[in-house]
Amino acid sequence: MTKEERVELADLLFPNLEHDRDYYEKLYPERNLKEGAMVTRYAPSPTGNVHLGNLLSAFADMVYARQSGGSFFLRIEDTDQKRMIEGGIENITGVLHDFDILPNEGYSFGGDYAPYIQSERTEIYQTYVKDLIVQGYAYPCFMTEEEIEAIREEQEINKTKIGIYGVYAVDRDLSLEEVKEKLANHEEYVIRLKSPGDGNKEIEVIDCIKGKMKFPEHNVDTVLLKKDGTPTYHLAHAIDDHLMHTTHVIRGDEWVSSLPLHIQLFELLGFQPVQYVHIAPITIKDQETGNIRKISKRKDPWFGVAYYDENGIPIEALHLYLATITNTNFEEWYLNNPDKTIFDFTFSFDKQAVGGTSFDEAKLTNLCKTYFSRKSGEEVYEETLSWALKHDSEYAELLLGNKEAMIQFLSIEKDGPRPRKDISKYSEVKEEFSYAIDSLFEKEHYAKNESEKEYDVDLIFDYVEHYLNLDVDNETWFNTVKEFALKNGYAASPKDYKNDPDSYKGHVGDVCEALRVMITGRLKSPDLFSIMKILGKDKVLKRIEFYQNR
RNA sequence: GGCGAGUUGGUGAAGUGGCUUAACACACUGCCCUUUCACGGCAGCAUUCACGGAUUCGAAUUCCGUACUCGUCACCA
Repeated sequence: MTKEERVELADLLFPNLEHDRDYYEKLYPERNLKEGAMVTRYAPSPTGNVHLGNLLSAFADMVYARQSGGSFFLRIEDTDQKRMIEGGIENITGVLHDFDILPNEGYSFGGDYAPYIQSERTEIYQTYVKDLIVQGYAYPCFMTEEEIEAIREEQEINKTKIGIYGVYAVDRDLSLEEVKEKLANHEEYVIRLKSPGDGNKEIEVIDCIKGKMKFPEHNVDTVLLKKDGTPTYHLAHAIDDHLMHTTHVIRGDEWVSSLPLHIQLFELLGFQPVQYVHIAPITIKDQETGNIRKISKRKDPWFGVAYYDENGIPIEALHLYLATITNTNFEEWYLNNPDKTIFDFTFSFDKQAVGGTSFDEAKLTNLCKTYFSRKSGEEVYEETLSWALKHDSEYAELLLGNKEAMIQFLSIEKDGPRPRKDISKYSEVKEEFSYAIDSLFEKEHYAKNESEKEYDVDLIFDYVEHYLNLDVDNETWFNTVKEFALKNGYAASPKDYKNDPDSYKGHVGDVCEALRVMITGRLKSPDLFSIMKILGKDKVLKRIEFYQNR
């Protein structure tokens, strides 16, 4: 086809386009950002639930843009209307809010490069495709699905490269007359790239994480515009990221194999290339096979984003975990800088794992425990309350009704430099502090009693009634317990007992154990004296009665 | 099958030719502290970096081959 014929063809195919390329180039001018500022984007398609992998890449988008003084925007890739799910878009923005991974620009966030949703950009894509046709880099292809299928089967048998290229691209060199004829017959068509690539030549690609990679040049006539006139991912990516002036395309590494295509598209469209950052997927080692396998929603509940909310995993702790898998040196840095936040850390692409990153649940749990240990009792109370309000209204009410005492319980042994680490999730507070709220405690009625032993109720009752003084300090109190223990035939210290077990019934620890079980219903608890202080003598006595009548 | 990538302990991993008798963290085990638990302290936990070969005075680190794992090869993203 001559240039004139291509122009005619382009007009025939796209007669109603309002603008030309230049219009859009001017509409979306270069961003005015300082040197080194990164523009990143999270570009999900509303075809399913958001998972941890999505969150990880959005997190990376956010931190890189933020630390470099750039911009992080949200773009909705809804070009496949068939696969759209209801509420998919709201789900995406909702998750971003819930997890505090907020773009500063984009769909529902506003910005100068709108619309940030691909279904409203069809004209833009078509404008650029029209230009590609004029230049001889794209053409209408009338092949049917059956024809394409047949070619693929043949290619599979012959073990040649699969796809529409070279001799298989039968509509590549149709004459203008032939195209007109097919159009007149109302044959359906797609627009394909007329790839100028040579499969025998190599191109070198640099990825910010993976480094240099070599590929054969792209030479497949990939579909650019689908039958319905909407773009494929590849075309939309090139045009949008060019027009929106993305500097770094951060995405999952399932995309690396289409890199040669994307680079070719940028070239053909005359766009400045972008930097690619392919992040390794989150993987899981299967317990049974030992193989790395795909993450499955059923086997790996933590992969779904709802898991974190339902279990009450603090967002900040999750961020910490995402940061540790984003940069391998983050963990150590944070250990040495416990008072800093993720935004004080300088993330870099070369500290990002090249291979897959396994999800380490124990590590997340540990991060959570540290998180809770650093929060004051009051903070833990407030956060647990807002979690409970959403997930356990019954407990929320109890928390509301026992605010003061609850905060006191949650504050036990929090003061020192080495605070307790006993909670890892909001959902654990109820169980872990079941002794803190009377009605909860009474309801369970020692159901959770971990001890098989029978304790001497009379002994403990005697102690509480006649010796317990809650107005002293911890040390003084403990000395009186020792005295009491000794008076009743128990060693004042475990060491004394160890040295001479025959002269004693037990040691002071056994007395405490009995007291602890009667008061808290469990063998382990935070500092006993603090608990009793908060409860007050009356309640302590009541619990002993409870124990007796249990 | 083609193309691309990965392979270091129970786990996440550091490591870019000598400072590595392989960091750090989590987990686990033991001891200490101790009224329980948690915290904290100390100690233990890969003679070895998938396997084979090559380069080198020297290799987890470079090169080649093999195996395995992952990704991709749609009018899905």
